[in-house]
Amino acid sequence: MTRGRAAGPPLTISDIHAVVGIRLARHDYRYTHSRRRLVDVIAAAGQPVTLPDIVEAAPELAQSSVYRNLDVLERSGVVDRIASSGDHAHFEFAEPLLSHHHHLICMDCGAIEDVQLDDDVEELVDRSLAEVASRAGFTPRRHSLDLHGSCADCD
Amino acid sequence: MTRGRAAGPPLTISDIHAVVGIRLARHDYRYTHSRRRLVDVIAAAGQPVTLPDIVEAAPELAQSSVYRNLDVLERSGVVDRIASSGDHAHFEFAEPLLSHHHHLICMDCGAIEDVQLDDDVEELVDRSLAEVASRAGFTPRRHSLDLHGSCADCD
DNA sequence: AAGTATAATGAGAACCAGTTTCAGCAACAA
DNA sequence: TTGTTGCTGAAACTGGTTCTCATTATACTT
Repeated sequence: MTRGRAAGPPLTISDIHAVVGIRLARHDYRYTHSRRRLVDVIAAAGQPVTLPDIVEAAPELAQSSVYRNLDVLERSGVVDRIASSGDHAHFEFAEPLLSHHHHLICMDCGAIEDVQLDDDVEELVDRSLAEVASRAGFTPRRHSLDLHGSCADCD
Repeated sequence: MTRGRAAGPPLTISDIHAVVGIRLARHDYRYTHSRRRLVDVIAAAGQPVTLPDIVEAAPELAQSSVYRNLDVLERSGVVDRIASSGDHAHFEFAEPLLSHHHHLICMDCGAIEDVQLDDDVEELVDRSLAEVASRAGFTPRRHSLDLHGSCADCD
């Protein structure tokens, strides 16, 4: 389990397209127009998005294609699906397109916001989890640390 | 966000029924036969369970009633619903029926195992999250810290 | 540039976990 | 017991997500 890319200037949309293109190619997927459009929408949002968010921002994208391409992007390590108890799944860029972070999940409206923790906290958590995992014969891939509660709007 | 009940002798099934009865009463719910049966099944499992797990262990329980009663138990603070990327939601006792813990989630077979971290890690995480939350105007209720990877069986 | 193979698209149908309905039943109070 | 209210269960429904398949785009070959 590695830390996300170091904090620094955010990636430009061109950087993102370059990285996505490489990752798709590595999995023998093509970087088509509609996949580029989808990546544009996710990048523009800057926060985890749901399917309705995406088709609202880009109505020319067919719902079935969006779902299929989110799946392709997930398999290629470009996006992560955030498990939520809400109605719609949320999607955002995976590391290292986005630096390592966690989520504030509103239990009332379902909104999800990204937050970052100090590096020393992350390191301690990683070490603790690695220890517990090895004791259980579990091979760790990534951790998720989410805070559930009420967002500023719903409180 | 408080630490779960202190580590110690596990609660007996009678203890559990007593606590559940009180919590249901507090919310004007009755502790019926089928709710007791459901609690028995969750207690016997000792791990987070899905709806198929429950009806397999207790086929006399109707699926609709199980879902309805899991909802009642969740509203009463007796069980937590664990959001997973898998097909079925997982349910387990909430704190303090179960001491504070986290999850090893297998990305291959969907199994979920409970693990505990050292208290100093928990405290640091709580403090970090509280700080980040207050900065965002977010009111925290609980945190979830899960490790995603491959379990011993799938690896 | 034309031809060919293969992958991607989109509209709609299908799927299925979870929820709702509603008529009958169980739990508690007087 | 009688009445009131909540609970149950079988089946129908809902809606987010996935699948189907005929058509179209992409990339490779000659």
